[in-house]
Amino acid sequence: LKTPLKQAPTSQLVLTERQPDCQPLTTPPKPKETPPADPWTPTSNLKMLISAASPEIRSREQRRQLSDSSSEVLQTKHCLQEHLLGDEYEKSQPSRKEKSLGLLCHKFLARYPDYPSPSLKSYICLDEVTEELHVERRRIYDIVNVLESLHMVSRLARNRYVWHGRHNLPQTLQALKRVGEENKYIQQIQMIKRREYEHEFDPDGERNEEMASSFGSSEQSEMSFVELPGVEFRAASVNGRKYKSLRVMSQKFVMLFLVSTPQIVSLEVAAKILIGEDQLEDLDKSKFKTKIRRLYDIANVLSSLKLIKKVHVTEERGRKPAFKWTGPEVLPNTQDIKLEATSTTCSPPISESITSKEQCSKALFPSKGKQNFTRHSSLIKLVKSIENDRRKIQSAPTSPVKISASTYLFIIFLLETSFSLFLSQMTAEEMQMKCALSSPEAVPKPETSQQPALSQPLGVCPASHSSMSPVILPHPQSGVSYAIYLHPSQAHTVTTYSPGFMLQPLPCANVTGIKSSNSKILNKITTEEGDTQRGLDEPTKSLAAEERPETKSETSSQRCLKRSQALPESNLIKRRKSDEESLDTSLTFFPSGYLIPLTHCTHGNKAECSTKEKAGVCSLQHTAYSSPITGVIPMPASELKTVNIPAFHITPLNIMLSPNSIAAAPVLSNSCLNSSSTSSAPNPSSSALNFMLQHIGLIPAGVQVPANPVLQHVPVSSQSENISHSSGSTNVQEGKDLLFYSPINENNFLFSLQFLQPKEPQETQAVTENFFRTPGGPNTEPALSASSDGTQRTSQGTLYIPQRKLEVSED
DNA sequence: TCCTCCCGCCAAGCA
DNA sequence: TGCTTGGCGGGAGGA
Repeated sequence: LKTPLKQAPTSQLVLTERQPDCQPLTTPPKPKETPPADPWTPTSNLKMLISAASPEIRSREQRRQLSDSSSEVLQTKHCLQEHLLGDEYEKSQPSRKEKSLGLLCHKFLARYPDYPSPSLKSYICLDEVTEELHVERRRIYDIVNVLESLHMVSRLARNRYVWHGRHNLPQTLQALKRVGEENKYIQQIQMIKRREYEHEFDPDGERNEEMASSFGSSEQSEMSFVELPGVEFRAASVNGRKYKSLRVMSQKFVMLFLVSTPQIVSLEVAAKILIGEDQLEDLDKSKFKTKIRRLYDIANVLSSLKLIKKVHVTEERGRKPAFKWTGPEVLPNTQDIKLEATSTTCSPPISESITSKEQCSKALFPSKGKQNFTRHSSLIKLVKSIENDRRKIQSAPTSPVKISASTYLFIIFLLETSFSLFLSQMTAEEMQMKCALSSPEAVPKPETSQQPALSQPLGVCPASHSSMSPVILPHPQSGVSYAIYLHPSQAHTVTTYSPGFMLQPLPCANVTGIKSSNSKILNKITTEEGDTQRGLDEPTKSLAAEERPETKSETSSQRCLKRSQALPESNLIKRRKSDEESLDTSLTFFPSGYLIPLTHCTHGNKAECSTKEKAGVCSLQHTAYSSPITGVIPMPASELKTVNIPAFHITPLNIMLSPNSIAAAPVLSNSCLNSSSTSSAPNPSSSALNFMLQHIGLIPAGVQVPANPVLQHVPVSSQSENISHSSGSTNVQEGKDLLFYSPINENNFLFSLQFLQPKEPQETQAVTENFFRTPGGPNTEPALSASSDGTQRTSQGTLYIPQRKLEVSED
């Protein structure tokens, strides 16, 4: 017996079939007709049986519509099963993976162009498709339904659909996003997450009832299919099944991504929301399972469309399947789309700005993804460094101090974000140039108008930058100072300091957080927003901070502030404990910032350190891993475990400044300089510093700013006085250790100086939080506001890293 | 063991 | 009445 040759795995074929340029692929050539069957001998019979078992043969038979022969095939199949051993027969069948809906969808999509010519309508005949793809009709419906939900196809008549491709996608996504917002999906997600969390502690609680009531109380009404003007919806069974249709489910699923930040949706949450809407009373397991099944179906199709990508969200309760939005970013208003839609210069016609960017980007950078980093050698080093550090973290034993690993991830995130921003700037520049060269009208105007601060070519430092004034933040006790490079034109803006802002304990970490307004940035972080507010009663309170000028956390922090102001220093321990309690009951967030350099003067005051080492304080500086290239200090869980510094011990001094006006670097003071200058160890932060300064255009590309005490004797300007005042009332200058820097959005970066302020053994007192901000551009709004008692809050938003550790891993 | 999702039954609805 | 469409859940492959 000859085992039939197994079909080559179709997955690879299909994947290669689907070219990146998304050109329409021709229908695969019809397989050659087989020669007439051999005489009916036992051997030939067997051969025929084997070949008949292959789907290709079967489908061919179907195409020939020989009912008699197909019955023969069935018969022969049956005979085959008898003749062949069970295993061999199974092997002759395509594997489960080869029959997956995702693969089928790939095949399906490969038949049609992404952007079909409007003049040439492509029609889809289901019979043909089922025939050519050798699948059951049922499966095609699954695909078509999802495509219909995105208005990529529309039903024309029985058995007949029209292929629209991606022309309608931007409008559809926009509409879906709007509807999703209207339906308050964010709140629902938050609510579900909160209930999940509560359920952990109250497993016997009447979750379903609560859930049902909460959904019932929301103004959510049963939602129908979101249609687009001009795209007619002609579902076969319109009324009865419409609301359960895969189409509607698919749209809702997409909405969840579009309204979420980050755009990661777990299947569980999606299923609950979808169930919650239509079948409140039947929130049982089987319904849930069914929804999950359908979501997998939808997700497979959306994945084939490259709109989502499967990830895994790891949190305390385990690993959950989730999906991440990888489709085009949906702009908040339709204006941009209309603008883009009028552009006729790109081919295929671009009706979405993101697509136009992608197109131009593709043309500019044929390589994909991170390979773009090859454009900048320092990026390679940095990425390698990140990888190394990441490996260290991953190989470190799991520590109960979860925060440290998460903090590390956060740092890595910020680092990557920073470079993404850098790349995006470069890309924007080059894209414009390239587009201008190829098609002058295609220059994305909105980009330039939106990002004036970034319009300067990177690496080319305007002459005025040479006159930037470093401002020193002295730090006598630790022997560390920080230099802040201020652009003279904007230095005056750093005058908003008020000593009253100074004393700022950290009772609630969202006080110190920053939320990036850039959802793309947030995509990179592995958090689940929403379930972060353990201490808050209402899920809406976990929304962006700007929406709630007065929150519980704020009042609590204000109370703490007053309390701390009233307390003498000897009571700091007490206060810290209360802060700790406050954190325990609410959340532990991490200081946000881009950790550039540690000050390298830990050996500058050995006596102090030896005392502190007993308390496990100083060891952070000694043992923190430092990437030789970047100066990034990852903080592995194991390390922080020994250090034993809870996150709330780190209080940042946050200074929000425009990227074109400020940079920061550590400067060693005399005492520190002496020791550090004798040290042969290279300063790991210098490359990062220079990179950053070049990055934000403060220094020309070739110029290197030494991260050494050259700047330390620069007289403190009036602005810096204000800044150094920030330590006047209390203990800013006693702190040291960390300088954080993070891009907030295109126009703002955040610098935060973090001080670990040892007051007593085992004490790391963090007391200071201060913000300064310069106008970052036309779109920036006041990011900070001072309340009457001197506390400050980020009004722009808060990026909070929840204590609950969440990781997203891609398959 | 659990995740993933194929498979096909069968009912609703249409021509 | 036959066909199309699609909701649904069992159960098996795969990790």
